[in-house]
Amino acid sequence: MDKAKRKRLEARGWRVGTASDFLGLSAEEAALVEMKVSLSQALRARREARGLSQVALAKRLRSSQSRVAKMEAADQTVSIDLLLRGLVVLGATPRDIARVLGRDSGVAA
Amino acid sequence: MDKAKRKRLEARGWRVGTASDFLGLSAEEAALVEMKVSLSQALRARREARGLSQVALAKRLRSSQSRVAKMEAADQTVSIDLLLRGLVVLGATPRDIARVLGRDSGVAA
DNA sequence: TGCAGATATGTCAGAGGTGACATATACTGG
DNA sequence: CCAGTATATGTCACCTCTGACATATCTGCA
Repeated sequence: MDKAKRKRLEARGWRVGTASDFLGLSAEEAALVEMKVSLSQALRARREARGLSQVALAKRLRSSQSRVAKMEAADQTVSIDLLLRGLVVLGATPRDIARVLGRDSGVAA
Repeated sequence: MDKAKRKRLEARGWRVGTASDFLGLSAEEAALVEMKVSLSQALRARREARGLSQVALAKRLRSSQSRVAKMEAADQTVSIDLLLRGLVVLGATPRDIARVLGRDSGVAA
């Protein structure tokens, strides 16, 4: 990782470091991050499947393009609540969301 | 509903009224409320299954008994994020949570 | 009855998430 | 090349959620 990127990440509250530092993530934090990543991936997939731009989705959510981008990036400043609202606006039912959470996000724990 | 209760509810942001007013709940709002109720029920079930008091759970969550009570009541002031944190602290995995969301909460939509 | 433990409800100051804006980067057709 | 469209990133004022406290209700027990 280059120094500029590392600095940006740290400025946003991420702890950046070696693999053992990452293991410092408690099991609880890891589970929450895993869910957040799964939901953000599902959001992007649903939006693209409908041929909507981030601007179009933002409009339906009464939000902004930049927030949608952060949602899909599972940004630190985005809550799981907001991701769920996004999915629901795209037509996802609670069962659809359950399916998303039941699947593996592909991100190593 | 007596007037005092109605006033308290309205002060907290609930729209109180006739059945047709309730039908004004959009499908999106309904889906989110359904998930919230499912999660709050699962939280209480898990806590009780472990023989923990609300005070004991609050301690693990670094929160307070009153907030835990509101979580289990699916109070308006409680986010889904917080419910998920509670479940995870009680040992629920993302898959456990998926199972909870996949089930019917028993609350009419 | 009175006490102790558990849960419910109301309130509020402070922490953290949100929408909006500015700006940057990337891709595409002309 | 460049204009147009889509997405990414940084920042900030505003508003919601949160923890904590006070208090109320309920149950079981001595």
